[in-house]
Amino acid sequence: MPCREKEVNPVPETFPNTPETARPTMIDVARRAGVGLGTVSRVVNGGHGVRDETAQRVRTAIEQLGFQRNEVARALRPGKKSSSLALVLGDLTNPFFATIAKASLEVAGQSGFAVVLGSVDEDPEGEKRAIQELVSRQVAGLMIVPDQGDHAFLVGAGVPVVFVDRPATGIEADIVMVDNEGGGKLATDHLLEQGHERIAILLAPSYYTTGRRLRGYRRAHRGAGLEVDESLVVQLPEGNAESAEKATRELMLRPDPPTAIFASTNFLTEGVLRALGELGLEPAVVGFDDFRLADMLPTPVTVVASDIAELGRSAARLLLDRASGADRRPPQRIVLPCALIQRGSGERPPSASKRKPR
Amino acid sequence: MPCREKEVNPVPETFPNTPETARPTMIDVARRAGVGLGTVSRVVNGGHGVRDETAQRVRTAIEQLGFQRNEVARALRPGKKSSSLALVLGDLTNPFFATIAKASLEVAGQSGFAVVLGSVDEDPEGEKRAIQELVSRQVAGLMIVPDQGDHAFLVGAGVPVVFVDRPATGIEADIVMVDNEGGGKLATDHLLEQGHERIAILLAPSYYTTGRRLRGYRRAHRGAGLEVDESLVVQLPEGNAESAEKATRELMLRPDPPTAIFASTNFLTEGVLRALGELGLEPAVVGFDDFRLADMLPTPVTVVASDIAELGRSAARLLLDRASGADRRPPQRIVLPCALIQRGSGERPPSASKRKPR
DNA sequence: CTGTTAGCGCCTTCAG
DNA sequence: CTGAAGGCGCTAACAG
Repeated sequence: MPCREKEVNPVPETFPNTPETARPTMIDVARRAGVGLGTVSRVVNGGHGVRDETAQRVRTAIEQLGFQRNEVARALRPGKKSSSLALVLGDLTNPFFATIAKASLEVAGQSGFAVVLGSVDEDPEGEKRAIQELVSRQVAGLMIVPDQGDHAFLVGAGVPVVFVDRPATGIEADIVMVDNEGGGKLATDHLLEQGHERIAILLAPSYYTTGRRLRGYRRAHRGAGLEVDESLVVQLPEGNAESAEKATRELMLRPDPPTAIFASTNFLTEGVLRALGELGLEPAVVGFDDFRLADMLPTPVTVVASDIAELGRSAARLLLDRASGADRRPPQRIVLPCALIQRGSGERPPSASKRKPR
Repeated sequence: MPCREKEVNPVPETFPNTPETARPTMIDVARRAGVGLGTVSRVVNGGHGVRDETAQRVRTAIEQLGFQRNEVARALRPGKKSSSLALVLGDLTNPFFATIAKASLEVAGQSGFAVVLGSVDEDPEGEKRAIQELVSRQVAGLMIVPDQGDHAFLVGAGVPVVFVDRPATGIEADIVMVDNEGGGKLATDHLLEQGHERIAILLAPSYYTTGRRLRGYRRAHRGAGLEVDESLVVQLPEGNAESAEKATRELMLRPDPPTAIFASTNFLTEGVLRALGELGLEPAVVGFDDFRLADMLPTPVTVVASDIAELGRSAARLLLDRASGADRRPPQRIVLPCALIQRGSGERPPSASKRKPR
């Protein structure tokens, strides 16, 4: 075999897309460096207790071979966990979830953890399947934005779990969420302060979060000594913008329309605004959760917002501590505060809900 | 040891968050079913060549123990790959990327593949690190939305790679992208047809994609027999909305402002609109890539759009075929078409770019 | 300090 | 049809 002079960066002759290239193992490195397997392992993991000269030889061999530790084999070793977390959520297309994903990804990455994603757009059954899939991959922990449905099957899964944004039934675990009730109250109080007395609230179906927001809504009314007109509490059949749009249209065309609307979700807010735009009506509107471009709409949208990224960060941090065994406290409950962001739509007086002046 | 009568669903007594629960292995199942290890394996994988009665016993044992195949150990078996793909992208918070992630997740999931996410908000060096992290996790394939920087280090990684949205240098691999040049031409042609002759184009720094869009812009001008005023070709220092906002302000306050603006990226479009809103000016605007709420802004935004989800789906499909060895063709290049979505902002005549009538 | 060995959980031969 | 044995890549425990 002819020998090239420079082999600093040995490029394999195989085509990259035909992955027949076997990655070098520690044994290859050991052979090349003329040392034992254990020595290589020691060098790779910190290199304590290895003579400098030997370590150097090993490092050179590693370099030359382009060796990389096989994390999979590593995760198989007795007792130890893998270095990946799982994140299970509904719809990455929803900026709310995407923000959580990004934030948790960052935190996990800083600790050398990868994040495996589970998509669950479907039934709660699909969520269970996805979670078990992930568990079978030996992830070190689970972050779950739970759908409704029982999560008791996670008990005894042998993996720490942190629920995000809403709690789950059937299992006691850490939970990181926002102060939904407080936020609901904040939004409603704000509208009440503007003099509104007929405030509609739009709710996505059976979400835990919207339920709490409704509680805040009711509490605000009680605090103001006002009775809630139950016909203004609108339970939507679906949690999307279309559903909210339709409901808003019906709501505003009633003989006794509300003078303000509290949309309990970012997508719902969108639907509400779309309907109002078409109708040419301008009741006050407050949304729950901030969203991109909220400040650029014809009437900038007032919202109750919280630090969603912090939701993801906290979840990841908590989970990492659980996984490492550093945190053995009983299940924690982290609640992030909400703040009102006034932009205009929520500051309209009751009198503005008439037909829009053209 | 006392024996309980019903042990159908044995709930471990350990606290869920202290994962000392050892998951049962195939050996446990074998013992419990009173069969050999091989038999269990056969049952778990299809169950061919096992007597019905035996298989039933095994299945019962699996049920009772809550056994789940260990995917990690499985990935370690000789020759075989893991059942996860990696997705490396910049910012999940950008709906564009989130859409890709979601779509590829769905396709991968349908084939029983998980997706490991790599976050790369940082330098190209960070991207390399992230990718190697993922490779060390033995993923069966990589989907990468590459940042600039050489990707030659992937040659010989022994893993099939599909680039998404833009190609990378240093390695020949599959690539799935949109017709950037065609889209750029489409947008520009449209503006030219409205009679615009001074069309500015805003470009994010050194992205491959925006470069191609610029080519389309130039080609459109050439086709119309017009010379491009190079002072209207604005290379932004950063690819965010703020940068575009600032540039737009400067652009429109020049003595010879453009009558139309082509924003070559969704975030840039946002910045442009924000600046125009503040200035109270209304030149024509066309954006590249559709975005949520584009139709609800004061002037609904005309965009050149493509099927982003399909981008993600195609990438995942292609990668799965490569990983399984089903696809051994030379590197493919899938290009998705763009379409113009007229909403108003792109149909303003040149004369409209005067000061906004209040 | 360094080399050797035993397994982690699974799948794939190879006997029986 | 079924049980037993070998090995994937790595680490931890144990010699030398």
